[in-house]
Amino acid sequence: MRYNAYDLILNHLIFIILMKPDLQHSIIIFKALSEITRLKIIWLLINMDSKICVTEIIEVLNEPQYNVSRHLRILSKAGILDEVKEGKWVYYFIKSNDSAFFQHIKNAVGTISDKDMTIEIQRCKQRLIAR
Amino acid sequence: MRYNAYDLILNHLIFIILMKPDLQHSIIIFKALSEITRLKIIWLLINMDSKICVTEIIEVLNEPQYNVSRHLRILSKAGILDEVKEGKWVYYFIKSNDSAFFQHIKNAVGTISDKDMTIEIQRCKQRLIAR
DNA sequence: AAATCATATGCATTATAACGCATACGTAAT
DNA sequence: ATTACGTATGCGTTATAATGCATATGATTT
Repeated sequence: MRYNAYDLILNHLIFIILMKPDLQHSIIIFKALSEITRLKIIWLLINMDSKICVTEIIEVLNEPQYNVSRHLRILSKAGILDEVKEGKWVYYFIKSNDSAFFQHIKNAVGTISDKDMTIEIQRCKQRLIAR
Repeated sequence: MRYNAYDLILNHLIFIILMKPDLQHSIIIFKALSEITRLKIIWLLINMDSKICVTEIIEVLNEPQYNVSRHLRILSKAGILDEVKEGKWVYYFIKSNDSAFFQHIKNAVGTISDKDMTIEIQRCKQRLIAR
């Protein structure tokens, strides 16, 4: 069977509508976002650069390496982040996820104020220039 | 009605807070939603009836009274729910909140599947008829 | 091959959250 | 005034999550 453009778009829309997370998965996502370091990481990925590696987060957030690493793992396991290895660096980025649930969550995080992030923003800018 | 300087500053602060939550407040909301009983309560308020009292939730969720009461308190303190006393009943409902953040969160919760709520939906329907 | 850098993880400790029970408080009915 | 009903909360216990440290793994450089 062949699909035309209309079918493909329709199927995609149906897919988005049908992708309804269950309660347990929603809880995992809410829990992942309810910790300051993890929420700051997501904030940075949404507002500063779409792809950050562990060392950069350590510097920007001034958090111990093992904590950053573990928080990234939690975000990955929750399906929020994805990772890609480049040489000795591991870059993390927000996983592309078409579900309506995830879109709304991303929108929500996008509205969070930057008032508690001034130092982090500054450090992040410097770090990005130094790349 | 006339406003004095204090009111104006207060309103402005409330406006800012409402429009752009800071990280801490966002975390409180995410944390409030990352527990099964609390998320079920919100789910019911969004999908079944906009106003539910404690006894009804106890029956529908089959949870002990003291737990329901405490979870409702947490949701209230997070600014998600508001309450109104009617006789000996206390009704809880989703607080009207114009912030973009909260709108997105409500939209997200609205997309959560009902597949883990079949028994609760049934019990809730019966309860609502019996009102 | 050894040293260095980036990242991950096991284990013990500490902090936070949820639960169960008992009980208190407020309102309405008798 | 007493009883019954609906709701809230203090306190101790249990469960879950976050942290710190040490160390392991994997890749790059020398």
